[in-house]
Amino acid sequence: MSRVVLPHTAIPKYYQLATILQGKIEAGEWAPRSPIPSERQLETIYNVSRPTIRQSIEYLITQGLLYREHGRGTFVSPEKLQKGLRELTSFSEDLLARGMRPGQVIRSIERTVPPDSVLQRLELPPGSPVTRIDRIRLGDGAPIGLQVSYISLSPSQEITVQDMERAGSLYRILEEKFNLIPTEADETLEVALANREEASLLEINEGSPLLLSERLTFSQDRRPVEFVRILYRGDRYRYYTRLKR
Amino acid sequence: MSRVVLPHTAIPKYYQLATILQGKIEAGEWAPRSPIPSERQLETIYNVSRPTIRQSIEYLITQGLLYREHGRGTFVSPEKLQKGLRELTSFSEDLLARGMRPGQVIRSIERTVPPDSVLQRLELPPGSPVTRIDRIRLGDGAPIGLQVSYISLSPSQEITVQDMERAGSLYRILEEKFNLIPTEADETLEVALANREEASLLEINEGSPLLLSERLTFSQDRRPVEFVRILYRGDRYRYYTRLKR
DNA sequence: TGGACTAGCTGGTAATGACCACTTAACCAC
DNA sequence: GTGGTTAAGTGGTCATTACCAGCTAGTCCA
Repeated sequence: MSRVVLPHTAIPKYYQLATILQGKIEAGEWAPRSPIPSERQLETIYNVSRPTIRQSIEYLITQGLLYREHGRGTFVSPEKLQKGLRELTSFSEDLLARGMRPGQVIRSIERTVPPDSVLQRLELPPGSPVTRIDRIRLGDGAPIGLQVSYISLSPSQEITVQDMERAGSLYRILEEKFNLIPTEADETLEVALANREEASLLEINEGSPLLLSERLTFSQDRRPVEFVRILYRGDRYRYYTRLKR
Repeated sequence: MSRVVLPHTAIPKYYQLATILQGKIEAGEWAPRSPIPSERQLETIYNVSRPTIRQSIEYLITQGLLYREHGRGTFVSPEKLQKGLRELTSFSEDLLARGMRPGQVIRSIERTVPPDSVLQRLELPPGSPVTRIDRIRLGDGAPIGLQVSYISLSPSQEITVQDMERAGSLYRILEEKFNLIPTEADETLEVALANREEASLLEINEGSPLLLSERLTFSQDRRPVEFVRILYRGDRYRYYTRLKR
């Protein structure tokens, strides 16, 4: 006989504990900047070993919920810092987090050979076709950005408008359909001025200032999967990030 | 007798091991995307226990040098991703990392009461004086940004032009003189247009596009210590960041 | 009164042992 | 050949035990 499968049914203890602690923090049971019980206390309270406790705490520290001071204790982060690092998110998640209603107009989905500069970034040989998605992004119904994505897929891997409408997010399609999980990305930001076409699509004047974002996204095996260029309306978009060291 | 002091003389094993591994990676001994020895192998090679091995590897993963795949192994990151997360750095460090020669013109250092919006961000009561430093930032000798810092210091804590010239970096002064270690920051970026004064100082035309960065920096105990506003010349500055999830 | 010491907290590092979950490739039966 | 099984490798989780290092408050002595 082989082993019973039951994958994922057993949630790791450290994760369960982290969830409990997170609950107490978010419920306000432990005030910001106040210490949580010491690791030895948590050991007896929850009847788990100290390494497990520490693993939970380290997880919550990376999430930005806690911080440690050697010799003093472990403390709850002030609320402003509890949002965690700037995370790799899709446009939809990003906008939702800002309290805006995301939307999009898909202008085209096609197989095409992109400029060489894009192929180099995607580490593909010259002449390779990729999937190109051209969209207008909406915030609360009004244009907020122009987005062009180049996705490194084989000819047999196809994305349809139906996929996009069903999943709602490109990243969900990549994960569920192709097992490509975006885990890391390089992003640059600079200012640009709207040309006539961009101005028209964004419903602003020609020459208006824009925020230009270029992002190269890597999957779980650290291969580039997507290069995306977004032109944001300067008057409707601010970029937010959290830095740590 | 009390204990012999010798603090810091013993570098942790996991850190020593991490340094060794990092050396091998940077020397090209292990190629990008190729697996490093398994944790059990490293255990015998270096004669340290597996938890310590894992701690070393986890450290190098946060640094962006390695990544793991469950059931397959631990791999060297492709070179492009080895630079690690966007880190909380001073302007000087930032520019050096870009291969430019940083410089500055200190326009003023003074004790003053800043606008209420700044005091709120610094979590100080209305009317509180703070230290304000107004600088022109130079890249390779030419203006690249206008920077105004508001630093939350008590009246007895003074920063002088001499301090600035000696230490070279505000963050070094905060660390060495006041034991305030910047560990985390919130930053927003948006576009702006140069007014007459800004244009003159940056040696550009009025109305030229600028990148506006506003940053609130927190010290090791998660209290706000500095609010800084930087106006970058749009034609000379790109913002770079690394995202993970 | 004031400063040094110290005890008892805190988190930080480390070794040992065990078992689970995932991946791969070799194997074997069909 | 094809397809399922299996074994051996990988990282992932967890308990136990021990000691080190930084911080703080109380104590004790000058």
